[in-house]
Parts: sequence; structure tokens; C-alpha cells
Amino acid sequence: MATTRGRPRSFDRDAALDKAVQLFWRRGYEGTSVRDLAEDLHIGMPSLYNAFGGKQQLFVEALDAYDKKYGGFLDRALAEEPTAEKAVARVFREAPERYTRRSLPTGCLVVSGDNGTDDPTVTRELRRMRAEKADAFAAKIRGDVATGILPSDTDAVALARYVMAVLSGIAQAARDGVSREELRRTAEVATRAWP
Amino acid sequence: MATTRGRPRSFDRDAALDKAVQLFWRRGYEGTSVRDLAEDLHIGMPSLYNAFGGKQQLFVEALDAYDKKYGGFLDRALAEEPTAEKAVARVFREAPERYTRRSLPTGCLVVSGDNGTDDPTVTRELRRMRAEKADAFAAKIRGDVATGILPSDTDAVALARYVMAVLSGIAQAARDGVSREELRRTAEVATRAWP
DNA sequence: TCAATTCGCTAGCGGTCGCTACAGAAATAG
DNA sequence: CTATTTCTGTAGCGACCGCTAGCGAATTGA
Repeated sequence: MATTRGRPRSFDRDAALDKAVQLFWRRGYEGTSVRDLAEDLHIGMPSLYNAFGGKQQLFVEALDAYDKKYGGFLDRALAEEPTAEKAVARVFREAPERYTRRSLPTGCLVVSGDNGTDDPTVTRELRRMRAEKADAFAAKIRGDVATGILPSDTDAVALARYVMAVLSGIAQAARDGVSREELRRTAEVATRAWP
Repeated sequence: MATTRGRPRSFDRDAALDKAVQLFWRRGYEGTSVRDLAEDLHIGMPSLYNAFGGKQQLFVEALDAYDKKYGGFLDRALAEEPTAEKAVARVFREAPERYTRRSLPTGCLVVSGDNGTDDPTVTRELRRMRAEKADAFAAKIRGDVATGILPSDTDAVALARYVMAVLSGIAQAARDGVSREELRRTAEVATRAWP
């Protein structure tokens, strides 16, 4: 009863999900067709629907897997660095490399995944994720304001939005083919805005 | 002979082009169908093809019209302001308002028009336009370095890319529904990175 | 007046989209 | 063994995509 009934799945669900992540990352939600996914995952389309439910649900699941596996460097910096300044400096230092990994798509799925679609679920999910990241930065900044590390007149929301804007701008530039080295120097300029 | 032969066009080509600009602006290249365009322009699809050639050509033409009518504030700032610093400060000051105009799409067509498509012509055209803007900023910055207004060790390319990254980040945030006032404060933070 | 030219509309082409009905294959339960 | 459950592959559904053939309508040149 506790064992699996029926014919067993003939592919590795997690490996397939990871491939889906990369395809969505490379081509966005709208630019990726279910046929492309099935072919890339080496499974038939009914198997895909059976395992993941549908394109939307697969995307949402892929988004979660992306955040855990590839997008976690933001949360890690926020968790591991003692101050907002150090966390942001680290994020700005790491982003150019993260967004130009060889044999991985350039840019960031969370930044550009919903571009070109009007699917409300996809848009909502990605906006929610971007807002979460911005809020996490804002919280870290407010913490430093409260402990006097940052001046009391610091605009935490604006500063957090600035960090997000720079990150998405760098991710966008990476998609345009700007070199990692140029992105590094761009991010270096961006750190100078810190109060 | 110099007059037009045959049945005259029954719609205003320029007005139709402007509507196309707004539709592409709002929904991007891939998200806008020729049927949507024809309906919004109040013409039949064959008329659209007759007047503009096709979706690609219409987009390229719309892009040019957009740059002239809505995107010109970058070139204007670069032309009218005496220094790169003042030009960038003005652009950062104006961008939040430009990207959140009432009864106009939010964000920037040049930033997000090609998102979600892999059409090589569209991608190439928009990348070219973005590169042009970045080069214009870099040239202005190099001029100020040559005349001693900016320090001689200024990284003109990185600084120009930074300006573009901030602008595209703000445009992206505008599309996410961030308020004009928050964008203003975000841009204010960005100006502090100036050397 | 009448051919020449250009535009507008109806209708539809071939292709791709997300998705699924259906039947056979492969496992477990009894 | 048979019955049940679950997965896989073929094959195709209806909708939409960009685009256009074909024909009548509207205008100009002679």
C-alpha cells in the first residue's frame, strides 16, 4: 500500500526539472514551448503533463528550483554578512559572475522570466519573488539604521530598490552580451552610491 | 505624375504608427499580434501589410518613432547639458516621470521591447539602439575627462554602462508597478555613485 | 469614358501553440 | 493467473500565429 502502484516513471523527475529551469531561464516563459521542453527533457508531452501538471505549474516549480539552486546568492549574502553594506557589496561583486556563467544561461530568470508574457499567474509569481528580495534588502538596511550603522535619515526602501534596479540592469546587460569584466566594473561604480 | 495614383488610403498612417508604438511598448514585440495591431489601428490586416510591410518592418518603424517622440529625453539631456554629470543627473531626474506617464505604457520600449522573442532582427535592432545610447554617454564622459572636469582615471565605459543599467532597472521597476515617487528616490540614490 | 493603379475586405493558407483522448505497456494486489 | 493502477507514445484537437490570394471599390491619367 505504501509502495508505488502502477507503471513506474521512466525518467528522473529532478533532472528533468533542472533542464526545464535552464530552458525557461534561457528563453523565458513565453519563448519556451511545451514541445521544446518535452524534447529537451527526453520525455513525451503526456509524461510531462502527468509529472508536472502543465506549463504554468512546471514554470512555478522551476522558479522555485531556480531560486534554491541558482538565485540563492542574494539570500546567502544577506544571511552571512553582518551589515547591509557588506551584503550589498558582496552581491554586487558576485552578480557579474553569476549572470555570465559558462554553460548556463546569462542573466537571471527572476528578472526576465516573465518578459513578453501576460499570463497573470507567471507575472504575479515573479513580481512576488522580486518584491520579496527587495523587502529582504530593505529589512537588512532598516536593521543597520536601528543599530546606528547607517544614518537615521537613510531611505531604506529607496536604497533597497536601488540595489534591485542595479541587479536587474546588470542582468539585462548580461543578456545583451556585455562581458563579465565590464559588468564587474559597472557593479563597482554602483557600490559608490552607498551612503 | 507627382500626385498619388489609385485609391487613396483611408486612414492616417502616422496616427496608426503612433498607436502601434504604444501597443508594442505595452506588450512587447512577441506579445503583440498583427490581429491586435490591425484592430487597435482600426484597419484590416491587408491594409496594415500594405502600409507597413509586415510585423518586423512595422516594429522597426515604430521603434524609430518611439525614439523620436518618447525616448528623445536622453539625447536631449546629452545635447543640452554642458557636462556629463549634469546630463546624467537630469536623465535620472526625468526617467521616473518618463517611465510612469499616465495614459502611456510604463517602462521603456527600448529596454523591454525584445524580451521574450528570439527574432534576430528585432533583437539586433534593439541591442544596437541600447549600445548607441551607452556610447553616447561614454563619449560625453570621455569629453569631460579630456577637459579635466572628470578625473583622468575615470572608467568612461563602466560609468556609461552604470547609467544604462540604472535606467533599465528603473524602467523594469516601473513595469512592476513601483510608484513614480519611489522611482524618484531610487534614482536619487543612483546619482550618488557619480565620481 | 475607360484603362491603369492602388487600397480594403473576406476568407483562408500552413504552421505552431497548449493540451489531451485513447490504447498499449509495465508495475502491484489479490 | 486476473484486475487494478499508473506511465508512455501516437495522433490529433481547437485556437491562434504571421501572412496573403483574390476580388471589388475608389481614385488618377489619358
